[in-house]
Amino acid sequence: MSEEKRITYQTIRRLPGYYTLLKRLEQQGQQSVSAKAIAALTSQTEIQVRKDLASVSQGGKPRTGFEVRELIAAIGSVLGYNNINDAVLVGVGHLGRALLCYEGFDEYGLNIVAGFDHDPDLSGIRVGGKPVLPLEKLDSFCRRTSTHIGIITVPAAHAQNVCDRMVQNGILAIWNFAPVHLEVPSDILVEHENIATSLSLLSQNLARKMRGETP
Amino acid sequence: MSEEKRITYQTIRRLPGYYTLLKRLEQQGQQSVSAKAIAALTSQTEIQVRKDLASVSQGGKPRTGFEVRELIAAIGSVLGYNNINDAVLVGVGHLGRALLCYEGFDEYGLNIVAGFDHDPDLSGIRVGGKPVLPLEKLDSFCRRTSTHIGIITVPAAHAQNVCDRMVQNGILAIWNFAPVHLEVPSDILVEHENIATSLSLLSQNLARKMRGETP
DNA sequence: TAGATTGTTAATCGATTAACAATC
DNA sequence: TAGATTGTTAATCGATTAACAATC
Repeated sequence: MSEEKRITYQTIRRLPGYYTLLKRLEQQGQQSVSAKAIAALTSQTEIQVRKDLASVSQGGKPRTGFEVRELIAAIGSVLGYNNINDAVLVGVGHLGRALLCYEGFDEYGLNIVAGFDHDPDLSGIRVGGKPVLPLEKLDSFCRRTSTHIGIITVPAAHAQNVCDRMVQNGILAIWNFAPVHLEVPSDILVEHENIATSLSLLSQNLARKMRGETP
Repeated sequence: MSEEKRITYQTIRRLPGYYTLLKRLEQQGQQSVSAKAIAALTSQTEIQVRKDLASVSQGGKPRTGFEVRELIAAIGSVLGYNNINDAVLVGVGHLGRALLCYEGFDEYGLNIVAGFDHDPDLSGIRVGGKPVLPLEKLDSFCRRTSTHIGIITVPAAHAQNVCDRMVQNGILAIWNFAPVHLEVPSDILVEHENIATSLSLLSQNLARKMRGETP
């Protein structure tokens, strides 16, 4: 029934932004919204928004626009927010703690089930309601539970090692916060969250601005 | 003397990755490196790397490749890592703390000078060696010191308010971690760090993989 | 010299923008 | 009906890939 539309990489990058906005509009009781309005609220062009929505939605209605709830469901379905995925996190430092405590992940279909750290002082405690286990238990834990996502928040020097162990024990997708490139088999997904990248874009643009150049 | 080469947005996004790698190679005592080697260590194509490096470097030498130190200096200069920028951070929750404690920012030219929070229990304490001040002092602090970068780690509901105050007090570039779109004057830079975006890319790809589709 | 590697120019690919027809 | 809005097809733009000449 529903056509298999090809959704481009760039569109997928923008969808979470629309999703966040639509959720807010829904809460405010708004029932429908036009591409023009979404564009204004996300600083994009109207045409861009229309094209993006066309690739996920069942369609809007001339004059009234798109149904907010339908859009939320459609984007959520494309982005996989509906089927919750379990994840393990390795490296319970500051960043690891922040992620363990973050409450918004369920909304995006992510459920961190446990944290791991090689510091024995940490094992046994709970952070954000999640148990922290010794690193030795990572392997058996991954195998026993059907966990497919691994989050790496260890220092750069240990990241590849942790990554290898995850892959050996059935992890299929890795969210890497360590500032290092990971080598993985070609069928394993890696999403590198590089805090330095966006910072670089910012400071590079700022420097250019200070010099009085045009963007 | 040095030609003003136009560096594309996509190239700038990849430069931090090369930079991290080159720093490691430098530490290991390596003096020169070929585009081919960099490509292998960052999972990119050789041509891509060559093109990227061509837009920042003084040039490499056939047979030997590029000088590691020269590349580091060139990329650092383009990305603005050399001139340190002061920044203020608002919202000393888990994520705010993690950023205040992160030691690697100097390397990227960022220096967080203080954190701000509206919780009176936090004011006066130090996090990561940085003072935490009451939110009321944000305005005067920004004016007094010549701070141009603002980091927002408050809940979504307060982000626009904090943003407005920053802009009013001379902040030129904003690094936003709150999951909300910020409205700013056109001359203010905003870099939106959306943790949900990369997570979405990951889970979307994972879901597709589970269904046995090709990427 | 021969060969590896750079750097540049041309070809392809993908994404954005523009134009316009369809529709409530 | 008139007008706002969607959706699609074509044109433009930018980035990647390929091909090949230049050089140490």
